Amino acid sequence: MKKQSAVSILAALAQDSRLDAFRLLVEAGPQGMPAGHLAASLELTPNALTFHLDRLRDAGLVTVRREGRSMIYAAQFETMNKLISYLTDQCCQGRPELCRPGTGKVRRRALASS
Amino acid sequence: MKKQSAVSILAALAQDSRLDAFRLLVEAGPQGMPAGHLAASLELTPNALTFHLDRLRDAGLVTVRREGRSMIYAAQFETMNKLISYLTDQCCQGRPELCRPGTGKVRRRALASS
DNA sequence: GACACATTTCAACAGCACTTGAAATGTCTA
DNA sequence: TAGACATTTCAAGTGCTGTTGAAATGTGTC
Repeated sequence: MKKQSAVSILAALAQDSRLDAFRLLVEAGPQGMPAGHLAASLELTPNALTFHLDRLRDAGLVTVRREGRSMIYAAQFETMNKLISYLTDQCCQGRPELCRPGTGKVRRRALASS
Repeated sequence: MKKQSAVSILAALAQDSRLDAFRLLVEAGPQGMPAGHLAASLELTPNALTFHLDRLRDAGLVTVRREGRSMIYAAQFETMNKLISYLTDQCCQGRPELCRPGTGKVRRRALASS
């Protein structure tokens, strides 16, 4: 993953409503969720929701498909995975002993906090 | 980790210079790196660098200590670990089969460069 | 076709983010 | 103490971000 992509994805997630929206879409799974349902859950006006979903889509975090009158949004898990891998590499780069996330078991012994 | 913390950390990382700065600090390890060296590497004016480091510090991603005339910044690995854990939980919530970097285990590719 | 429904597009606005330059602060050395 | 060095603080300007309201687009139903 290119640095610029990572920045875009981070920026897309760095907002309350969007992080919530993504979480809801993760819960919804691959089948996704209509925009209307998202708007209701997030208490956003439809145009505001569209605004945020556009950012998530530009970052590659969600996909859309039409189903009747509804637009169905779904999380793009792959993108999140790539971001996590990128961040993990960033954090561990050359020093795996300092940074061991992802499994839930984090080794902290070697950390020297000032 | 609270959602609001995650948003703050994501926002702190969602910027070119800051992502670069953090990566350099990760490379530098726990001993850290003087601001001046960072400014030179990133080709930032000192005040611009301070601006960005303040944001990283507010997010808990770096710590500072004085050493003579220099301010030594160091990455706070713990914070990055927590963020990664949070994102992993988000992404896999209730559906571990959907969110797994690589196919089986964690895939470790060559380190990405900017 | 006419109408309701679901969502997007457009326009305007307040506020925050990033950049730049100048001045101030804190520390070391002579 | 004077002066240089390292960094921070302050102030001003530009552009982007998120919000809101109104209008437009696309789709199903009668």
